[in-house]
Amino acid sequence: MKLLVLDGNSILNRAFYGIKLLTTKDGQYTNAIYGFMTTFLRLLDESNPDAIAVAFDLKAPTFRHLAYDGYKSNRHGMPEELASQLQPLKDLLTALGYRIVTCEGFEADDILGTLAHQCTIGGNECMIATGDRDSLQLVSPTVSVRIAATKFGKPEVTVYDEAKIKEVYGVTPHQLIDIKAIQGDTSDCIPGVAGIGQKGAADLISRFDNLDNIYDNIDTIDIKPGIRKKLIAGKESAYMSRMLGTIRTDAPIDTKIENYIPKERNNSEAAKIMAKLELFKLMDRMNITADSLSYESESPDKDKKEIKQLLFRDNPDTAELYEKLKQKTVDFIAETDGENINTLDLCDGECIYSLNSFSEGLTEFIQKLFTDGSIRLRTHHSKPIFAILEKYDIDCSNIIFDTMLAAYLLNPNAPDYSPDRLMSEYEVTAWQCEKENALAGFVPLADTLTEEIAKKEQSELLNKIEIPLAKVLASMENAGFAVDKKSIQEYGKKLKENADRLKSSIYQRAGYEFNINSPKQLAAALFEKMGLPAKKKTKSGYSTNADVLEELKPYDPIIEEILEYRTLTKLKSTYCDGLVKVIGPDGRIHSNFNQTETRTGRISSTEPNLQNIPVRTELGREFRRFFIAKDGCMLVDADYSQIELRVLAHIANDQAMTEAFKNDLDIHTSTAAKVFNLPDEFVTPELRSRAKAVNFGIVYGIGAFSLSKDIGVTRKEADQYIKDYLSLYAGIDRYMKHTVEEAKEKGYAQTMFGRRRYLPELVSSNHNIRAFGERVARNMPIQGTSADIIKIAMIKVFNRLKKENMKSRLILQVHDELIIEAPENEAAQAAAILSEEMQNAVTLSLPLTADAGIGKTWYEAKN
DNA sequence: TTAATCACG
DNA sequence: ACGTACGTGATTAAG
Repeated sequence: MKLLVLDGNSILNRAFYGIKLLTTKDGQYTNAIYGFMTTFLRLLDESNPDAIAVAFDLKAPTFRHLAYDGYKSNRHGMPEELASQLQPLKDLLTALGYRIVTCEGFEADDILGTLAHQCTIGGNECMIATGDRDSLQLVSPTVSVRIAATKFGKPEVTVYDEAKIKEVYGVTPHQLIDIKAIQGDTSDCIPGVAGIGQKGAADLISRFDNLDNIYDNIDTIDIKPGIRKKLIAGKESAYMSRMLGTIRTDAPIDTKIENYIPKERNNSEAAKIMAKLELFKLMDRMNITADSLSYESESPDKDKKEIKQLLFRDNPDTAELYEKLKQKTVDFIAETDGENINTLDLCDGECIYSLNSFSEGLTEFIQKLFTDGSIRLRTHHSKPIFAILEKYDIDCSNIIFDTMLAAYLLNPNAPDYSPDRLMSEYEVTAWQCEKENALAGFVPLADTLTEEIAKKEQSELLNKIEIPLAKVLASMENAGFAVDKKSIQEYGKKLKENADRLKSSIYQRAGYEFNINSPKQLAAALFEKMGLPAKKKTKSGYSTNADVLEELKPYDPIIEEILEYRTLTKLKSTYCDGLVKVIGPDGRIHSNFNQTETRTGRISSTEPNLQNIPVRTELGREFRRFFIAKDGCMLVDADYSQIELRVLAHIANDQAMTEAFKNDLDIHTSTAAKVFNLPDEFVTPELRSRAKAVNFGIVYGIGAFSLSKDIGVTRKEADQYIKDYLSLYAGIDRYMKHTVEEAKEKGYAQTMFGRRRYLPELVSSNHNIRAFGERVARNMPIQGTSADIIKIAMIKVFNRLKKENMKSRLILQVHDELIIEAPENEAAQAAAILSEEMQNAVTLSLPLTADAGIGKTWYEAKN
């Protein structure tokens, strides 16, 4: 007999994350069930079992998910969207005649192990199907493991027998346990041996066979002293880990294989459940009919997208190819190294053409391909292509679609935008091709995303903003920002000297030496040794952040020194050392501008981050003196004044605030005057600063508690400020309510230009998560619209400089600020263009202002 | 790898 | 009753 055992939780989990969220009309999520069933059908088809068991964990799913900090880091805990699919799936499986197995105190893994063990004893064959690799240790001559994944939107199954494991891991199934005992596994809370990871563990086991052999001969085997030390220290943990990592085979469950032979399926019950889940496609496939049930059927033509046959031509004649591609939509994937295009695969919808660096006439071909306006090019991640083409002096303007940017617009919450993941999210099936090639998958993906973008009315956003912006960002990355390396290093030296002085003084006051950079050791010194009052706690102890220390200042002069020490070391390590490390051979810093990172539509900057260069304190601001224009050039800098509040006034259609901006008033003073009912000239700096905090708070979605903390008044007072504010700015009050309602209704918040952010948080049953969603719903349209506007400005500035044949180059964006490096004789003109294009990027019900400054350094150029 | 801290808009 | 402002990235310590 052949028994198939499924790890229900694991496969369901894989399916959930492999397929985009689907819901029925009633809001029941179904994507994981759908994915599970397609995988299941695939397994039945492929393995043809006599008996079937579906194992599930018994422990209650946790709901610690979707938290603000958990969105990107997913894993662990079961999201509500998944948990709600568990019971319907079990009901469905039961109705279909399959047996669900659970066991108190044992995980699904152990059930797999137990049944596999019993099969072996009873002379039966066992096939295990699961999504994770832990079960591979169970493989034996009679037990095989099928790893199920969802790829290309379709289930994919890889069979592991002993030979396959040897091939992939180089060890026996049983040795996998010992590797894990050393390596550990954080997701399963298995500690392993501290300091030895995957590589080290695999190496040890492949050389010394097993854990016992290593420890029995620990003094004599040939290993590095460091590794030996770690092994000895972690011996107990290793053995405990082995125990934890060994799948049990003694779960008290029904082990009689015959009892798992499927019962006859209850057709009407299955039909009822599946119809309720709106899984009509599956019902078709399984020949389940729902005669007596009424439902609206899905449009049938949507299911069967045509799978085309593509031809393949390696290294075709480039001149002929160019002629063939004219007037066509051409998809391409280029492999680049940052300097050159090494391979270039193209597809015209009929045939894939593959070129490489040895193809004759490649340079001419590239030149023509990327400048021919009759050709519509589509690719994934166009920025690096634009960057290389610019280096070749090719002004490319016929890339009309980018799957990465499209997918980002469709959902900026996605964990990544790899073509593979996108194909699975959008359930795209690759076309057939004579030779395997990534384009076979890319082409239908691009078609699907084009449709989706059109459906969501984001074509304009993609065509007019994101794709042209990719070219601007590529150019900015190419240009880089010149810096004065020597001065940075000198400044670093001074910072170090001062920090060292402070360090000795801090040690003296504390009475002993410790690592001031360690929050833990610092807390010990301040709160335990010195007995200062601890205020706030973090997960792992007392907080020592700047807010806390600020309050402790009166107790001891050491506090001030610590704060200063922190400032100095931060400047030194992050900015002096950090920046010097990334200065290119050309003496310039080429930051990376990421266009698909933020959930609001902003761009981000990395390696290094040039968007957080100090400015708020004088000491830090000095740093901007090292960001310079190259010889013969000047820097031109302009930033929007209060763009977020202006955008808010516009989209909220708030009369009072619009009026204030139209009159070019100082918005914080004006707000203070209104809230405190004073004439403008009676507004003290203190009152202005409070009003400023309220203005900021409004943009962020505000709470009285946080506001009171921020400006140091009581909660009650803060609450009153907010009330007064909202009654003065009635439009904003309306907006705050309306925008949340709309987001709840639609499921997403959006900007003026149709950029979306989906907010599943809004329907969470957890109050805090919901409240977070509501704040985001209020903030995202403001921050996002501002981001859209400066993106438009960047494109306009870029094109204008080109049109006027100027040598000036856009080199940096810092959210509301743009910087141009301009030859001295162009500086004034560049400044005029910059501020003009920024101000006229869009037309709102009030003016946007952006004043430009000119200087030799960033410090001097910034107003 | 994660948590804490702090730099920016 | 509960927790407490939006969006990022880099560095350091420590598990």
